[in-house]
Amino acid sequence: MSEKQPFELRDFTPYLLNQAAEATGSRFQSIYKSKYGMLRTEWRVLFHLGCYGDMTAKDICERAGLHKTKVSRAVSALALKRFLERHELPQDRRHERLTLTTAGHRAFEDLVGDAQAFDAQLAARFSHDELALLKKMLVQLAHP
Amino acid sequence: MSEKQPFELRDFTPYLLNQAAEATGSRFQSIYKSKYGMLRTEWRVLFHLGCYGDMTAKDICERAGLHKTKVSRAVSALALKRFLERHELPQDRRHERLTLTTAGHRAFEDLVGDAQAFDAQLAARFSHDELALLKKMLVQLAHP
DNA sequence: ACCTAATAGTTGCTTTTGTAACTAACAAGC
DNA sequence: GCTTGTTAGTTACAAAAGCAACTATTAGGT
Repeated sequence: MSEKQPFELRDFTPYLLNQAAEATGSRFQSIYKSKYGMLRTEWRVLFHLGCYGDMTAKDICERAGLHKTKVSRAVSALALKRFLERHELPQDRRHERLTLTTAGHRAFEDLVGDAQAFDAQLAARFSHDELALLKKMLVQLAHP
Repeated sequence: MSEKQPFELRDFTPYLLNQAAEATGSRFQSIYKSKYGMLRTEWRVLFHLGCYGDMTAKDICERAGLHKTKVSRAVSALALKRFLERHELPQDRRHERLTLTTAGHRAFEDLVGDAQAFDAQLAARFSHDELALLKKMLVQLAHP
């Protein structure tokens, strides 16, 4: 008869990924949360606009793999904080171009500094090659 | 004057970790959700008890890094499904030992099979050495 | 014995997320 | 022009997570 393989939870890839993502994510979240009262999705929207320039909510959904309601609410929250403005496109008034305000850019630039410092701190734990491989593998795992 | 470093969101470790964890986690979640209507925390509690034997809710909190309210509700849900039983310890009636029922064990064994298949599918994308390094790094990153 | 502190776990309330239905704007066929 | 279908984004309601206050029980000091 077939003997069952023992299962070790601490060796299960999705579990390890979740633990690592949760630990680093929540640690970094405390920075932008305390500074700007931002939620994780708000941070992502801010960084998408800051890194890649103006785009629509739909674009952010696709790039970040977020649901449109989540983005919609994050955009509203950021607009309330006066970090971005919405401009209906004349050629198709269903779309709206999202643009960071000056204050939004300032917040972005400030948080870029924090992000780089945070990432450097994580990177310091590993060699350059190890880190490159980790990132390559994470990108791979993010795909279905 | 100092020029700002460009920042690439797709190269930010916590972001990559989150994307990878989210993708694999939600794909795996659909298995135990459809089979047993379990939430992620319930799955974790079930697997902690299945893998490591009886323990208290507190033990699970510490091992899994979960808040006690989350565990408390997951335990209640699993008890409702008759997957576990609670037994007050006579020597200290504040603690309760959590034990899987026969049905709980069956569900666990069933899901262990799914977990192993799922993990094998993920592992197939990489070499043995790569995977070992990934896991080592994830464990590292899970620590503060 | 009695008072205070600590601990395991639960409950209530608020915030956040998820899902589905909705609105408004456009497009294509007839 | 008028249906029918599609798309961007919002809203409403339900599920889940987070946080703080609570109960019950034990431990320790006096």
